[in-house]
Amino acid sequence: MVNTTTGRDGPERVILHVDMDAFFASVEILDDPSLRGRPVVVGASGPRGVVAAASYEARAYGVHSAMPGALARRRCPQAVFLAGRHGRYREVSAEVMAIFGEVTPLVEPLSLDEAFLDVTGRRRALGDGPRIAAAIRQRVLDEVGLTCSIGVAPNKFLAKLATETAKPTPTPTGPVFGSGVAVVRPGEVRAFLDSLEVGALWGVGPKTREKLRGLGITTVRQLAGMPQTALCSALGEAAGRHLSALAHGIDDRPVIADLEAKSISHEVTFAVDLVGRPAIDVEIVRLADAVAARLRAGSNTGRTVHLKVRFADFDTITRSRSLATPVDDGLAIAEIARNLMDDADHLRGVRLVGVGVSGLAERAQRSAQLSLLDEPEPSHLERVELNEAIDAIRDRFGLRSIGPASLRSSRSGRSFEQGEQQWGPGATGHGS
DNA sequence: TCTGGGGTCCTGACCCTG
DNA sequence: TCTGCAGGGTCAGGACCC
Repeated sequence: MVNTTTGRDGPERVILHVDMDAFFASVEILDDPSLRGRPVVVGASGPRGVVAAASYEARAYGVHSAMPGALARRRCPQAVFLAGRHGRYREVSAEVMAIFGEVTPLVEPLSLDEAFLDVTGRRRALGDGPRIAAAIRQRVLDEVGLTCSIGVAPNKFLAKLATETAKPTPTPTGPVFGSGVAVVRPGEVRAFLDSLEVGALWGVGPKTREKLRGLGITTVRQLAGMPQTALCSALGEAAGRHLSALAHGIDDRPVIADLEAKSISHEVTFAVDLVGRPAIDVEIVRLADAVAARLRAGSNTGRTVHLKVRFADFDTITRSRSLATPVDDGLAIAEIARNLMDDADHLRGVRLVGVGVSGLAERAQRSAQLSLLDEPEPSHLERVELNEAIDAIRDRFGLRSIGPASLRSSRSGRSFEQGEQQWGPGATGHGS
């Protein structure tokens, strides 16, 4: 039985999923009109870069996000390749999100270029879902100068799927737009889902698709006919229940504004594999410093430190350690990450290093923090004061104005300078 | 083709505790 | 005191998403 309502007894919800069209590439074209009509690829810089976003002109040549840069250049050598300006994308994203916020307070950003909006309570004032969607689309075009696609449905999952059908069609001469708004009405859910392959479902990637194929399931229609117990035994309890619900169009997740992050991490892939601890340790200090700065900027601390290492053969390991006392200090995080690195065989050549923290909690006021220590050690007090000073200097003079002394003379195979990675601190998501 | 960066969630193994 | 068991926390890794 199909249940497309949200709350088991609640009214029919109206959820919008808004997705900017080829966001990063579109921002570049907006700022440089000479790029209009040309294939534009953002990202794919450096020997190991991948595509972050491609304009519809580039997509017509088979270029898409996450594609290795070398392949993108082969497929579309005439494309304009740009490194990307994440700060600018954040600015434009803020303008777009502000428009959403004027429509409804229930806005849940998924990334810089995507968000869910719950407009259930706005229908009396603004009209039905499709009308609200069309109005948002027009405002984004008029006020920001960019196009977006919008899915309208009774829940998040269906709205997101609907957006895909609203997307422009890529051609060598540019995107061919439809209405830009696709609607899945409650009575149309079954027919809509039956037309899809299982890979369209949220949570079905290559591995799960392969497992399902082993069960003889390639379409959502077939999935819906499969008993949930059989799915659970094949895919695990959580995934089985999740996919069974989605196959029936059921998704009760609410739209949540102000979702809090659960972890903060930074990682870097080196242009040339690193060999030897000194070079690796320098990168760990750099990454830990960036993570700590973001923790403090958000008045957070973290209780578990994570280290990620990818070796030359692409084998990837993760190590973590939970602490009795949460940290927000770069040197402390670096020390733990370096200890975790002791386990790893760095002589294999290291392609990527990542440092992160999870178990985030709001940092207590400094006075309260210090009062917890019976007799705070001088070195601890000095570190707290030092971090405050560093943050103040960076606020005023920029990220690279000050940093750990061990980074001053470092020269490694890093792809990017700190703070100018393609997708620097705070970055999430791709252009679509 | 040769695979980025920043996240979330889930599972299973292992250990500790009551 | 010993044993078995259940539950919870930690850790490592897989899969997935944008």
